Amino acid sequence: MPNKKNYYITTPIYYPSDNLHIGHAYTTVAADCMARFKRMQGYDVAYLTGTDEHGQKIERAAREKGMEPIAYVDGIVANIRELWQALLISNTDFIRTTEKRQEEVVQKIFARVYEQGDIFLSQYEGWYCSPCETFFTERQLSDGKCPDCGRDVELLKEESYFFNMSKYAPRLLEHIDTHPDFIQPESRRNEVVNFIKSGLEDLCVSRTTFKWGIPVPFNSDHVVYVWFDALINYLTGVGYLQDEEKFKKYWPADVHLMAKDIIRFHAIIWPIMLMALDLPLPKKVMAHGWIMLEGGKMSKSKGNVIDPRLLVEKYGVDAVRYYLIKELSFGQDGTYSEEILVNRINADLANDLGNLISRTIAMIIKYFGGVIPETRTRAALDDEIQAAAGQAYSEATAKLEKLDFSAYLHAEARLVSRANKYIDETAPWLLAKDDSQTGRLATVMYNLLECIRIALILTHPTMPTLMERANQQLGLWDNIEEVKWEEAGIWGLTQAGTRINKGESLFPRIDLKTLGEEEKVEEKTDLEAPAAESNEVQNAVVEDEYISIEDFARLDLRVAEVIACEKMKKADKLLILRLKVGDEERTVVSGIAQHYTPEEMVGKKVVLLANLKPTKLRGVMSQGMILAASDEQYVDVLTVTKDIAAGNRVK
RNA sequence: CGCGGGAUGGAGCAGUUGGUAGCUCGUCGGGCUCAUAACCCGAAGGUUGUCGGUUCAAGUCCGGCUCCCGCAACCA
Repeated sequence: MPNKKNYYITTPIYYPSDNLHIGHAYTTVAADCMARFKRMQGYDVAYLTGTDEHGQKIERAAREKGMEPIAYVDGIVANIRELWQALLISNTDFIRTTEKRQEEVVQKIFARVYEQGDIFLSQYEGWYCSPCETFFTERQLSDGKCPDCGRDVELLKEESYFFNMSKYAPRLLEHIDTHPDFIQPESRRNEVVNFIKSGLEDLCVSRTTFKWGIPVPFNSDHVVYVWFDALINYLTGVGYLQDEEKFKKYWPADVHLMAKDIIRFHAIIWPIMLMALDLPLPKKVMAHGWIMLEGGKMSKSKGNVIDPRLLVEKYGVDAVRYYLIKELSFGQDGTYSEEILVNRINADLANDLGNLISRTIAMIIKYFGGVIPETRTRAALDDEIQAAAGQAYSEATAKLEKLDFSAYLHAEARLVSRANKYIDETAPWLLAKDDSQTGRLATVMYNLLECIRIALILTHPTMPTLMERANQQLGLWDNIEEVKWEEAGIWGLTQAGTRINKGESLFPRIDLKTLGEEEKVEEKTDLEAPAAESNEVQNAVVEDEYISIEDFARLDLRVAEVIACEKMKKADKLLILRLKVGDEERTVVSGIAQHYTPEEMVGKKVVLLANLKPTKLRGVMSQGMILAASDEQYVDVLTVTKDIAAGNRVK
């Protein structure tokens, strides 16, 4: 119908240089929660996610693996899509910037903005290191040399296209000022405003130093800067210049959701690009915090490998999504640890919600054989629980509208808690002993069922499979698909005569004590899974993963004695070591300053990789590398304990 | 002076436009037995990092300081 409301939400398109982690999962799950919420409210929702596949990093990573960039990226994109499937992400489109539709739109936009004079050709002046094929600003240089390789750099002028950002700065500031909700949360908004006020420079929007990108339409020496390319996906994804009807329907976007580190691109560059195109700005740009990894409190081997897919396998998609949505408070950072995750599941889902459903079902079966009779007797207390349900609904709705995900689930949790208390207050087990109280008992059961029905609707955007699983026992709905959000705001929708069946626990408690054992399983699968996969695909790859003894012999490892050591000035992590290796002396820079003082290094016999290509670090030439073991907490330099003279080979 | 975030009962966090400091977990005591060693009630525990300012009134606004943490530079 023409007046059906539309809603358009996006995540950033992710950079497929590596597989995604729990932070990406958070953004995508949060956006998904929103999309599902809006669908339940009857909106026609477009939910766009995807991948940002161009750029020098990708090109290099692919070359290193001897692959074409597109082939390299294809593999990672497939993983990403699988991850979103595992997390039940309900995106309506998945855009890759390497797709034809994107290239077309980007080129048309680039040409148009160029023609109207907002993009212009100018000189980019910078220090260029030709072996590294990279430009550096004056500040990036270390002692006037290339910060990557330490070689000389030359001052080059290169022609580049620039986007005239400063021209639109006043308009953008005014827009931010007159639309207080445009950038959320407020702290980010202030940050962005300050940044704009400090002055915007023209943005260099083309590159000539690499090829992996969208060619500038009228000058094939240049490719379009990745961010300029990437941001446009939000337009391409809803048919800009290609499907005007669709575009009119969804644009402007209701929300661009992202992590806080890329707020500037979305709140400054992107709106200015849209202004240049004379398009309306997105209604809201919302930056959430980061999920930090907690240091190894419970288990040492935690941390690095939080593949969200393994968590889903272990705890179930509903629980993982619930954790993510509940954990980060509005715009703030949160912490991840498996312990927190398990506690969350146990406390909120097993003890409170799961147990509420379980005990209610048990009572209805025990007292009424599974069907609540029609005779009812109300009591004053019932008004209270009904009010609590109404409040949970309105509060959850309000919080969700504001993208305050954690608070939304908190509102839902309060209803569950209130319902548990209601059981205590009404003591159904006492009512059951008194035949004259049957009507009262029936009412209590009915009210509990209503609370559960409402709670399940409220959690549905977060936990997409729960409603269905619970409904197999509760029989509240004929068709899950048709359940509307608004039904959570109405008391008394549960049909009389509904039959309740006993079933499996919806959220079994997780025993923390057995967690240790299970984690071993997790590590194993983590290590073995990729190997097994490639084994099936092609055997040759597996052989390549071994090196021969000859390969190893290429490493010239030597015993070296530290004869002097000092801290690198203006560097937190670097020590400059003077090493004696046989008759020779050399200087090695090592990033161990936070673990060793210069004094304690002197006299140590360490293991040196002697034939590593020398490189410059903070301006000091480092001739080799010393070996050290490390984990998240410690760094332990390998030393030789017997009296073996410096210069001897290590093998 | 690189950019940014934080400092609130034992732990992790909320605190909207300044007006009696809340939540989750944990601890202690009690209750209940329908339930997933769960659930319900009560209690203990905070001079809101520090100093100063604005105000009748500041966790909340302003300034200085201390300490922590991300990112980047510098982990060959």
